[in-house]
Amino acid sequence: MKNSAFLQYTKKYIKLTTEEEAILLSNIVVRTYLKDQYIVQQGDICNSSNFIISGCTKTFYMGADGQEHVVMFSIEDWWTSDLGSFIAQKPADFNVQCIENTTVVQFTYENLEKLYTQIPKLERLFRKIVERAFVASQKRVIRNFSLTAKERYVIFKKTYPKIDQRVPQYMIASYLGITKEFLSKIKSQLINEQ
Amino acid sequence: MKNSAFLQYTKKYIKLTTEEEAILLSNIVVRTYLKDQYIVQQGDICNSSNFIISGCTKTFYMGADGQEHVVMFSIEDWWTSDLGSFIAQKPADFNVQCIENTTVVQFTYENLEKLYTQIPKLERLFRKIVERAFVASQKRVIRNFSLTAKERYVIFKKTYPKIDQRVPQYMIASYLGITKEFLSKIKSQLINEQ
DNA sequence: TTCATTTAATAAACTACTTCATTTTTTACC
DNA sequence: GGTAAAAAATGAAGTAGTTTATTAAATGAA
Repeated sequence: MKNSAFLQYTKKYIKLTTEEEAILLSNIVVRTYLKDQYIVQQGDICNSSNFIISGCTKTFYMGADGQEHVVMFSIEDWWTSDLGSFIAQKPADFNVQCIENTTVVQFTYENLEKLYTQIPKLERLFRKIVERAFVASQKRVIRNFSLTAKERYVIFKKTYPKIDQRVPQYMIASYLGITKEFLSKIKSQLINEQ
Repeated sequence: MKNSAFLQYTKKYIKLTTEEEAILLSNIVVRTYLKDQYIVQQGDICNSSNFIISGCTKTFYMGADGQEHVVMFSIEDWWTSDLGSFIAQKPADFNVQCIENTTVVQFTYENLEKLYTQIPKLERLFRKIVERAFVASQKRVIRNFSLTAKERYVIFKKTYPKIDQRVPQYMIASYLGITKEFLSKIKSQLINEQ
């Protein structure tokens, strides 16, 4: 069952009765996107919150200058969406694009609102998930200010070794907030230091 | 009643019965800190989530190099805490210090956990609050990457005019991720452009 | 009002990172 | 397995932002 990874994940935060679990499952959809397909497109209203079963996505913002700025990567057991667009039902600032074929458990806005009233425990689940995401984002702001690009890359590699291996280097450069050329230079420096 | 600003704030997100309101009020404390006092100190376990009634705080991280990095400012109707420390009850990464005499409505960790079970609606309140905070933080990451320091300062001034007026310039420079000297240069550029 | 302390302004020398142009390596597909 | 296309490496010249040092202005306490 493709759902099982998701149910197991929820159990880390809340306990559901068999009945609640059934309601939950009847309000989600498992969907597979192909590599390069978009789950969310800048300008559209983001209608889904997505839990990744398998695959990998990048969330990025297309700047006025035509440059892609990667906000985050998401892999198995992570969430992806444009939360700002989703909660306010306003046009999305970000794109979410699949870097690999990607299977997700999908909540629509309507279903999730309905679920919050039917299973109030879900409020807790999502509160905790977003709390963690916020803490991670705040720490990233600090890292970007207080560390050099090289230090940030070393931390990135250590923290997300799986992503470092799966994602093209130019996207990692964008995530780190530097050019692909400079990341290339950093890598050669790191090799020479060994 | 000093609480009233807080109760009014909650009404934007959830409706409470008179009874629930009473329970809520009996589990919070109104406390005043003097200018320069700390609400949270790096290394301590952060035991409070604070809603600001009046005053102004800065949240900052003291880098290994001894440099202060301002993560955020908080004024009336905003929240402040080290959320990562608070939710995990681990030592804080950040300091929260008052820039002015500051009065807060304070939730301790224990009281808030208790309140979540007594008034499940509060899960929704805090879910929504954190959702917004996360969205704001993510947008900040993007702004830091895709805009120049000058553009960031102009946006800051427009978005938070009250803070720009109340907070010393060197702290704003730190918030923007630049040196105070460079912010000074930016300001004189902006003046000359008029 | 005065003096001490903090904050802001200015300017020259420096560096982390960018831009642009070219070459090499890897990936993908008929 | 060969070839086109995408990704990565390399290097030289340029720039946004830093560092260091000095001066000026604002704040605050006695």
